Amino acid sequence: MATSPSIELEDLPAAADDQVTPRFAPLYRQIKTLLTKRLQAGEWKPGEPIPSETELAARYRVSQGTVRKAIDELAANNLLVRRQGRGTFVASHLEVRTQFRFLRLRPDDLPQTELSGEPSASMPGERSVQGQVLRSQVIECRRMRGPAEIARVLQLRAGEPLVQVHRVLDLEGKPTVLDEIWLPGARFRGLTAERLANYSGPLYALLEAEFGVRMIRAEERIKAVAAPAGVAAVLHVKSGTPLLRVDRVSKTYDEAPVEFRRGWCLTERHHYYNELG
Amino acid sequence: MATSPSIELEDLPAAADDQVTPRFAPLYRQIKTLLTKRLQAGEWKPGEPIPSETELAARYRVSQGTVRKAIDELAANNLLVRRQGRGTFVASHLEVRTQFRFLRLRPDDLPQTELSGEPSASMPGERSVQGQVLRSQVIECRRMRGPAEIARVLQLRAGEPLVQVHRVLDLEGKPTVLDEIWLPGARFRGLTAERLANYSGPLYALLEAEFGVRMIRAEERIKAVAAPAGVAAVLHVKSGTPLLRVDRVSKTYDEAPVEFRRGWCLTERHHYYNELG
DNA sequence: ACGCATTTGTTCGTATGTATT
DNA sequence: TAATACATACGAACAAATGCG
Repeated sequence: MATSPSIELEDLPAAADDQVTPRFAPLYRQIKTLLTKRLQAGEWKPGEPIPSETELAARYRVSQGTVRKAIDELAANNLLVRRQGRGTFVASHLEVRTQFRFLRLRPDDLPQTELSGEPSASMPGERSVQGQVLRSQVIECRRMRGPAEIARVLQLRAGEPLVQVHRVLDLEGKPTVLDEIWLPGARFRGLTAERLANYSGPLYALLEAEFGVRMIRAEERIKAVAAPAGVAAVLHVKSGTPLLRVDRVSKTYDEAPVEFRRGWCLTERHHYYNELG
Repeated sequence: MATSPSIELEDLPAAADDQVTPRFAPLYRQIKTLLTKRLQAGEWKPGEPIPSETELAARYRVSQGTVRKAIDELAANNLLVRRQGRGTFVASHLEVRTQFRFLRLRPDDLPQTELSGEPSASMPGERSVQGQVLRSQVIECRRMRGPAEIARVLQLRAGEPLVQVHRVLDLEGKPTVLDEIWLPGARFRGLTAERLANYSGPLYALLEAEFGVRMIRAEERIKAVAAPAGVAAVLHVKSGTPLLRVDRVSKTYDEAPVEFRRGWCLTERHHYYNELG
C-alpha cells in the first residue's frame, strides 16, 4: 500500500452556524420543514416514493396546492424527485440520473452531443459517465484521530475518530485525480478497505446505501498549486506540475458536514466545469 | 502601454446550437417566451419595473396564476427580480445586490459574517465587495480581427472585428487576476480605452448601460497552469507559478455568446468558491 | 390493444395576507 | 389611511404520463 501523501492543511474554512429560523413561516414552509424532518428520520428510504400530494394534504389538513409548493422547493433542493404519473421519490445517489452529480471534471474534447448521455456500464470497475470512462481505485483506508483542522471542518471535537480514504480516479485510462477523504468515524463504523475494494460504484451511493447518510449539498474551494512529490508520483507527473486542488465540504440534511475531501486534479486534458447563473 | 501577454488558445470549447424547442408548450411557458422576447427587444430597461401580474394577465388573456408561474421561472433564471409590494423589475448588473454576481474568487480568510455585506464605496476606483477590496485597472483596449478560435466561440465569422481588453484586478491591494477579454466589435462600437479608463464600476454594468447588452448566464472552464512570462510579470510572481486559468463564455438572452474571457488567477491568498447542489 | 385508476402537471378563479408607497 | 403589488392559500377541473388488469 502506498504511503500517505503528506499534505498540509493550512487554510481550511471555519465552520459557521448562523442559521436564522424565523419564528413565523408560511404554511407551505412549515410543511416543507415537517417533510424534511421525516426524510431525515429515514421514514422513506432513498429511491422510494413518498405519499401522494393528495394524501399528504389530507394528512396535514392543508390544500393540495400548499403541499405542492412545499414539494416544489424540496425538489429544487434536490431532496426529492418528481415524476409525472408515478409519484414523488426520495432522491438517491444510486440512481443513474443523479450519479456523479458532484463531479465537475470534464474532458477538454468532449463533444456536446455526448453530454446528455446516461452512464453506461462496461468492464468491471469501469464506468462511462458523461462521455468519459471512469475508474476509481482505493489506495488506502484507515481509522485515525484526525488533525484538528479536519475535526473543526466536520464540527467534531478534536481527537474524535475519523476514517481516512485515499483513492485515485482514472479518466480515459490515465490517473487524473487523487482524492484524500475524511469521514466522521462514528457515522461510518463498518467502512473498511475491504468493503471499498469490493465496491465499484460511486462512493456517495455506498455511503447512502450502507450507512444511510445522504450527501445533499457541498461547498468547494479551488486553488492552483504545485504538485507535492507524493501526489505527483500517484498521478505520474513531475513534482511541481500545476494541479487543481479542490477542497470539498459535503453536507447532509440540516447543513451538517459529513465529509471533507481534498482532490488533486491533473488538468492537462481535463477541466473543471461550472455554470454561473 | 504594456505589450499583450502572448497566450495560446489551444482548446476552447466549440459552440453548440442544439436547442430543442418542443412544438407544444404549456401556457405559462408560452407567456414566459413572450416576456423574454419583450425583454430582449429592450421594451423595459434594466432596473425598470415590468407591468403588474394582473395587467399582464389581462394583456395576454390568461389568469394571474399563469403569469405568476412564468415570472417565477424568469426570476429563477435571473432575468427578473421580484419585490413584494413594489413590483417585478428587470434584473440589472447596475444594482448593488447583483453586482459581481459572476465573481467567484474569495479571500481565504474571509470571516463568514462579512459574506452577507453589501458592496460599499471607498476610495475612487476602489470598491469593497463581499468583504474584499477590489480595484480594476485596464492595461489595454484595442480593436482587432481576432483569432479564429475566439470567433468560433463567439459564433462570429473568422475575421470579424473584435474588441480586446486586458485588465488587472487588485484584491486587497495585490494584483491577483489578469483578465483577457474579447467582445464582438459590432455590438460594442463605442468601447474605447478612454471610456474604460473613466469608468470604475463593474464591466458588465457598463456594457449593459452603454450598449444594452445584458449578461445573463456564463460557462466557465478551469485549469491549473504554470504562469506564462507575460502573465507572471503583471501579477508580480515568478514565471511558472501555478495559476487558475478560468475561461468564461458569457451569454445574453437566447444563449447568444457575447463575451469570451480568459482570467489568470493567483490563488496564494484566494480561492475559487463554488456550491454544488 | 384497450381502458381505468392513480399521480403529477397545468389552469382557472377567489379570497386573504403582507409589504410598499 | 388607502391604493397597489406581490405572496399565500384554498378549491376545482382537466391534461398528460404511468402502470395495471
